[in-house]
Amino acid sequence: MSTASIRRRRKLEKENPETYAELLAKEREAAKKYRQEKKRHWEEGTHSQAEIEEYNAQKEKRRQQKRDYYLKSKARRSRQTKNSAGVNPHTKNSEQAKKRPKDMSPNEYREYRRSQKRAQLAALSHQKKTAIRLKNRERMRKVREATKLAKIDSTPAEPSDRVGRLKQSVYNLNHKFRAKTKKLAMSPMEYAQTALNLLNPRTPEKKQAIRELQRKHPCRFLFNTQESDDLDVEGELGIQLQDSLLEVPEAEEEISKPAHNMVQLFYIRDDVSQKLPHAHYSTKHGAARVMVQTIKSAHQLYKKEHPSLPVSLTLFQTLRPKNVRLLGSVPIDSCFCVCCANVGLMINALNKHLGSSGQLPNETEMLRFLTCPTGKDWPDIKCIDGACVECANRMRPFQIFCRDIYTTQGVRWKRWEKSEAGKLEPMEKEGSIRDLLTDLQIALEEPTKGTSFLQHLFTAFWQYRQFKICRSNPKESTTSRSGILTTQRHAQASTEFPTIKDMSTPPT
DNA sequence: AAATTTCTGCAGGCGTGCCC
DNA sequence: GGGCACGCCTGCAGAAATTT
Repeated sequence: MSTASIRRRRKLEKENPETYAELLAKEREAAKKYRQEKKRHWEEGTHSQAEIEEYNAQKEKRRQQKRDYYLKSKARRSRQTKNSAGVNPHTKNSEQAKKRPKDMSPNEYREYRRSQKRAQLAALSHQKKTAIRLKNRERMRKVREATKLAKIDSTPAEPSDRVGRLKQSVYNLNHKFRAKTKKLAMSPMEYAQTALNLLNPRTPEKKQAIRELQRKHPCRFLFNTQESDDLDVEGELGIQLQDSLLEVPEAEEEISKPAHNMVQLFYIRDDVSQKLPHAHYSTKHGAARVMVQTIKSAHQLYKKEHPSLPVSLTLFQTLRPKNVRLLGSVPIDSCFCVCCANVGLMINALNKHLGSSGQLPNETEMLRFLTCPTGKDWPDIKCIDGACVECANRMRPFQIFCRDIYTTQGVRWKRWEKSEAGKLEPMEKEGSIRDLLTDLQIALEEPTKGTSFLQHLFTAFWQYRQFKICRSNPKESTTSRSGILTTQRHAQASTEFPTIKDMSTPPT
């Protein structure tokens, strides 16, 4: 069927493609404007019950159309699949396909999905399977990147820090995009299409993110935003970006997805994850942390605490910040026993009050901090045992550090203790610096399973050192792992740690 | 066993092209 | 120019498969 209008258009398209393109662009713009106006009108105005019903009916109609289209295209796909896979159409599956999944019983649905998945997978070429896998992986990665970027934007930070992280994130996005397109060997047209798709704001999250980037980009006036009038063009075109321009006003920091932000904040709670003491595990995403419970139990706790902001397990695990490691990913040189955790928590509390007057080292450094200097990597065994008169008073270095804040009140700290139910839980404490130091002294000196904190640290240090030696000699260790390890242990123990046999207490 | 990946179904948003 | 239908892209939930 061909009307005069269509004929005119086809003629124009053929004879004058440029004018036709202009016409399409104009139509596109007008249609967009019309939709926006219609949407705005609906949102702003008040409506009678009849109008609302009509509106909802239209929406429902549209939904139905989509559903029909979906089923139509699915049928088309499945026909192709059956043909290519050589499946007989008069099978149980085809009988089942007539029934809508939502009308199926749970068992039928399970069986239906299984067969569908099998048929579809069987029909796909190897290349197609790989492409789909990569596509999905890329999709999920983008979701995570966008979530992370939104998080970075909404987290208050020092101006210079903020600029640095933002620039880094934008750089990462650009860099990764470039790498992908190169790998996919795109044609110029495909490249352009992909690049434009990135600026195609289909979801509120994307709209928000693009708005943010447009506002901060040095060439943002090219995006034709309403805010371009307020911009300092010289600053934009200049090499230097001013921090103040990159600052987001508080009102615009509004969190588009409260649940997502809540989940990310939940992950970095002390009872969900603990901060790793080693700076070398930190990444651009922040200081490394390790979860102290499984994703599943954390998700259950989250659901219990935030019933108004529900999040599925899938999304919950997707939202895990990159700097939060899983429970099973504790680095080999880290210890998360209660003993170390408590000392670490109290040192952190002290450091908050010490401020710029000098910071205490983290708990893994306590071995050297609390013992006499030896000029080697390890302290003298007398100092570990407390037999050295010079360093027998473990609290002396702390008292020197804290002499100016000794009487400070209202200090808060946490420590892991057994609750009434017998479960280890982080307990909040409050008092003066003096109280905190008393608590710290108990943590340092009170033996846990017969081992003081320093003895425990020393054992961990020794074991990690042995592990490093084994790792650096893989060939030897494969030939006679146990024999060599024993020899090394004896040799080193006799030369370096004469009284190491006294330290035979197993680590906690 | 837990964590992670892969997949499907579904719905919303939007661009596009056609018709009146 | 306004209205409409189609089709694509995307996000999300949930289940199953796979990996750790």
